[in-house]
Amino acid sequence: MSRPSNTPAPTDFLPELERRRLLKDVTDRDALSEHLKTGSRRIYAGFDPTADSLTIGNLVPIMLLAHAKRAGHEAVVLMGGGTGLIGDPSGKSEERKPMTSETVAQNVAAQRPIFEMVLGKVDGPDHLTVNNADWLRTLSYIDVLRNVGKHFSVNMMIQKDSVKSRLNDREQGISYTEFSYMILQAYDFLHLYKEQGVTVQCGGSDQYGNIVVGLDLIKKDHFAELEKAGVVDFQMDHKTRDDVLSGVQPRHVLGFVAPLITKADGGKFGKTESGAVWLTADRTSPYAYYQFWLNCSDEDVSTFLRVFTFMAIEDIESLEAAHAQAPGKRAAQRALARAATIILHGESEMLQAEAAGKALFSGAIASLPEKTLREVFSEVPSSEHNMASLEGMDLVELLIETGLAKSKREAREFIGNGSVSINGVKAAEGRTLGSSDLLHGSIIALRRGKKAWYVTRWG
RNA sequence: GGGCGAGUACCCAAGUGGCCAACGGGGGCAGACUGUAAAUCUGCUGGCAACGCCUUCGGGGGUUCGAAUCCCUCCUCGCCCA
Repeated sequence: MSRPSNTPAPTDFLPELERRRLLKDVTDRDALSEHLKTGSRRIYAGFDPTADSLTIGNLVPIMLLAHAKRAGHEAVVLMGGGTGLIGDPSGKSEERKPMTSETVAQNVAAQRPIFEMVLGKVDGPDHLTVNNADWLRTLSYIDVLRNVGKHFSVNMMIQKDSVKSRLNDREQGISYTEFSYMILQAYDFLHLYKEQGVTVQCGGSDQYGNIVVGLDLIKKDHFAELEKAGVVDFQMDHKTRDDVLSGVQPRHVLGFVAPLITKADGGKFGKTESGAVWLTADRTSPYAYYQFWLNCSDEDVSTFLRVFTFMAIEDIESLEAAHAQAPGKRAAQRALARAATIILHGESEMLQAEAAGKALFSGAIASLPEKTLREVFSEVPSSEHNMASLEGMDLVELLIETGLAKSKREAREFIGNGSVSINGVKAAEGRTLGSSDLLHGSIIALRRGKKAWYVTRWG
């Protein structure tokens, strides 16, 4: 499925995004369509290094970039190594503690492979990755205030939703540091526009405000330069000024955003029992990732197929028809889980995750050959134990050691509820363990509830 | 810098001297039902050697037989004034 990098003529992929429910707002729809049709463009989205991984929420802008790339444009990944030191107040209800620059740098490094994994597999021009620490860290405060800050009206800034909500929040407030964030992000766009020829920014809908501010800054900066060059005059009235701007300055600096992905039941998208769903295998295994998609609700699956896979719309529609016929089979969820896992982790990881799921949920663990068992349990948390302590060990103790229960009280409750099983067999109250419980001489598999597996290895 | 107000468990939020491990709601976990779903119902939701004991109500100190509740002080946040 690889095509040479000298791809066919770039196309306007906005209709495709719309079909996929991935387009919420565009700063100038007609201009952007025209812009995309008439050349290969550089399109960027920014990512905050708030953690050493990204979550599936971040997958949305990555998919936007992927669609851009498939349409023959150059995707630019902006890593916020500089802005990460400040903190984006958008969508945040409270002030964040600043991260050290070491942490930010580590996070940036840790996030990089995610983009390679997803975008690297997509057909189209190679994508670029840049880090705004490279230009933000060396900025002089005075220069910024003079050259950039002058273009920002505080009156405008406090009207932005991201800031306004915090200004109105009696509990939280906002620091000057976070208040300034939008200036830095706008500066990023200006920098990328001037230095790298980037003309389009995209992101999640929470970024719309920041994107517009960036466009505004580019426009004002451009005007300031024209003025310096004597092309226009500061005294010029507004009407003339606007005419000059629309004639000379590029109308082709644009932005668009995807809608916020929500679940039909109103719950937060991307959360599971065990927390957020991450995009790196060390935090969310391919198995867990596959399971997440498999478990999505009937109401959500058709949106998710459109947003998180590249599957053709017609194929999605026929899956929907099949699913409507026999919802219990969850054909749509299975297809989603497969496709989404391949996009992130690749096909062989997906197949392994799928096989593991089959084995774990059938519960028929004890009969599996040792090799299969080891493969399946490679996806499951495990720990090493001393064989000497096995004989007569209280199950309650082991549940706590393995973290399956938080306290003895809770452990007893689980066992009493019949929610704990050993090697797939339900455990009774007062159960103790012994060598007869060992599978293949060294493994005891615990399960709490339907999904929480844990492997203990004895030696 | 000054005045006022707020800080309770994962979140929201009662409680203003003993009846408080702390009402209620949300969330979470487990069970039943199911499709590894949704909805619904049930139980649990500080810990332990458990009819009792220990640690908790922003931090520290004090008053009292006894404090989440009263006093002092510090911290954080908000509102108003400068």
